[in-house]
Amino acid sequence: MGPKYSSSRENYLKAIFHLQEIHGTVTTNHVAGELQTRPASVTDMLKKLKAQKLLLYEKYKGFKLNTEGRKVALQIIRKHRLWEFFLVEKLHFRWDEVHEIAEELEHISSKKLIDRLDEFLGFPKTDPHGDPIPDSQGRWTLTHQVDLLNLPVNQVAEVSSIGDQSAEILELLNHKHIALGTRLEVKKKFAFDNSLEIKIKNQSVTISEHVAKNVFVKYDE
Amino acid sequence: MGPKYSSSRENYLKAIFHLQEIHGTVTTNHVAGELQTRPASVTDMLKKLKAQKLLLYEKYKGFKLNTEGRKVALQIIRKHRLWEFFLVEKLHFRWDEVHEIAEELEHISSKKLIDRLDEFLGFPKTDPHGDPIPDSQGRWTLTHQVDLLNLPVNQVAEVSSIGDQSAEILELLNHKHIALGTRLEVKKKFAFDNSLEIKIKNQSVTISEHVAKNVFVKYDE
DNA sequence: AATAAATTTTAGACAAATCTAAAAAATAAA
DNA sequence: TTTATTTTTTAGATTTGTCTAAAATTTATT
Repeated sequence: MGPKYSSSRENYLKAIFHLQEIHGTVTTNHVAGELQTRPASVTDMLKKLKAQKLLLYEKYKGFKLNTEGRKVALQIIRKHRLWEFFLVEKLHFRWDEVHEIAEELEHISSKKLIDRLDEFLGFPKTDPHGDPIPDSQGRWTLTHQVDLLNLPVNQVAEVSSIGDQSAEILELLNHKHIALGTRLEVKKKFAFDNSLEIKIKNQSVTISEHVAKNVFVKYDE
Repeated sequence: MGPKYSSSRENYLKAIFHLQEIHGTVTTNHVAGELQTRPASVTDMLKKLKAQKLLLYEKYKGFKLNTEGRKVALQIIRKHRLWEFFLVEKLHFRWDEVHEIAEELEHISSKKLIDRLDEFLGFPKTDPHGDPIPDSQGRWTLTHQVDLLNLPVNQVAEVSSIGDQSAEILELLNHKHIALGTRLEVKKKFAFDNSLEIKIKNQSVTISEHVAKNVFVKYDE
């Protein structure tokens, strides 16, 4: 087993990981904002994380996780997202109410527990918000989730959710054999009215801009 | 939502609850032994729990939980046992490896989570060790788990587990229509060879001491 | 009942994580 | 390029939970 880190340390690692994904390098104020704490507290923790060899940090110069820090952060993210999946799939929570609970569950330390949970859930690739779940080695498949208008031409993708849940759109999609999980591909985009020609099970179908905006798909890359 | 207590406070409440179930009143040394800590630390915590109105405590005089303290303790025990049940039933852990993990999980605060988990598990009455699980109001059915030799005469009970898992005993039990969940009642005990006459589905069956020792039953009271 | 032994509590210290207020450094503006 | 502003760090304090060593109290023993 690797060493254990306090919940607080884990929260810092996770926050720094997310911020460096977006901005490349991270600042004290960013972290303070993210964690609802004071810059001075962040500095205190940075020193501890550096002493533990999880962080590359020189004072006044910004900082980022090193390989080990990234590894630890990814395991916490894995736990967070697996628990979110569990809460939605098995305990029927809504996707918008699981974050807070997962913030607590992600600090449970047993690696065996999380690997068993992963198996129990069928090794899901993304959490209920569509974010990728790292595997037990910290790898993930980078999944893009976009609406049909933004799907690159000739990129095979899978329908992941429908924006508008009205009976009308569902009837239309049903008629065109588009459902959750359907694999499809955009073959042509018409600039005139933003309509699309898509290929589903070797058949060509035309979709209006209005419909395309409401069909979300995901694809790996 | 009731106020939240730290993991440490919750551990003290749980330990005191268990000790007062056994001994009626609780001492500083007992708690220190149970929690692997020092008597001085226990005294420190007793003052805090008293200040929070969870504990009846006069120094040098022993102590016990008040109504509120018992209520909180029972909710922690509920969480611990439900998580143990989950780990064994759903994640296929062995019953002897779940305690440590449940010690962490029991401190997750969401009441909604635990009530959903309870429902997901089918409102189990006992954990994998046979201990009763309090319901969301903190009530439990006091369930006794004993082997057949120790089941009081005329007490209806249900077969809960089999000690020896050999093919031989299973064949014998199968022949006599005794399986997990079977409801039965001891009608007579023979002192000569400790054999028993039991009633199953209105039929009389005789069981040797050797078999009776390996059949565990539970009953409410 | 007086003394010895065990238990419990107090006093004072420490580590982790946080805070406020002030100082130091970096960045932006004049 | 000085000066002003913002950001970051330090210094010192606070809270929670723990500890050791010594003092207070209770219980057991002679």
